[in-house]
Amino acid sequence: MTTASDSDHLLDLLKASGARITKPRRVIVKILAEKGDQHPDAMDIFRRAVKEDSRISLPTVYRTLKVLEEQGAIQRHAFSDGRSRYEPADGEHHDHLIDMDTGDVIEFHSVKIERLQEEIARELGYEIVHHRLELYGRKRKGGKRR
Amino acid sequence: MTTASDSDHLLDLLKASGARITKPRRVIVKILAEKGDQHPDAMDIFRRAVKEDSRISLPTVYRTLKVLEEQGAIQRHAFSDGRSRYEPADGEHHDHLIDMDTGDVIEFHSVKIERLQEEIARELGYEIVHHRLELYGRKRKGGKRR
DNA sequence: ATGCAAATGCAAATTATTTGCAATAAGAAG
DNA sequence: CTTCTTATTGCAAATAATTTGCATTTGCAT
Repeated sequence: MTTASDSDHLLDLLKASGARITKPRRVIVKILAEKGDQHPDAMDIFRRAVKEDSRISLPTVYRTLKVLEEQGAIQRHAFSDGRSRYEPADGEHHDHLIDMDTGDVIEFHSVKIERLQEEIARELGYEIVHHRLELYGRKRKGGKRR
Repeated sequence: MTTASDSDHLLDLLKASGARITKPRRVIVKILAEKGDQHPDAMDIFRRAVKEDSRISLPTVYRTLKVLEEQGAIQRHAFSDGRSRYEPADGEHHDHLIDMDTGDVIEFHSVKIERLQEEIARELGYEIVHHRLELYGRKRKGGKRR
């Protein structure tokens, strides 16, 4: 229950928004649903998409990503490396730990931190709509190389 | 003890790194040290700089910002709006709460959250080098409109 | 005052992403 | 299954933010 179903779910969301299910979209959505190389950027997706259907264009990738994002089907992240990275929105929120050496992105979630955030915002007179927490670090002693 | 001294401090950091104190740098650093419109982006700085010395160029602004950042004299932030925003590094770290309606940036700092972050990273086998925490929210009930 | 490397300004190059537009294809209707 | 309408696509060109090549200028150690 990975590729097929996740992919279908994204397609359903697309369809629900009145969008047409085109071949390029099918390919892009399939790539997004794939496990493995998580958090790909537009170019990553484009490169993989071209392998499946050589006539897919970069603009279409961007346009599809935008539609999916508007539908809340995927999340766009702007880490401090310029381009945007995407990932299917699993519903449950999580934050990221970025490995500064390898670029790997590890997901985590902490209710405690979340609570503290709410508290801080409240003290400042605000209500949090969403947040972004990214930890940038390196593997600890004893195997840090590369 | 605002403009003058802060500006001088940034200049000192520059000088310490072996950089030359040029007129453009003096102007840019002065702008960065100014209180008021905090977190300006490169273009903001450029526009203000031109008023003081009409021959300053945008590339110089970018180059100076880069040097200052490498020296740890300023912090570059990439909020989810595309361009980078800068602010002098006060030494003490803080996070941001962005007002989604006005775009205002409020600074805060929580040792508790910081601790939890370290803890989480440690559990994942990492050591945090730096982090980014941004809360996006709106003013609470009773005056929230725009 | 002098000389040279560092820094500047300008124009052009990059990178990531978006847009105009004519051609194509999804999918509702018959 | 054919037809029709319109969303979607691909391509090229446009943007926006930031960077770079290079000849010229300028800080500053001597």
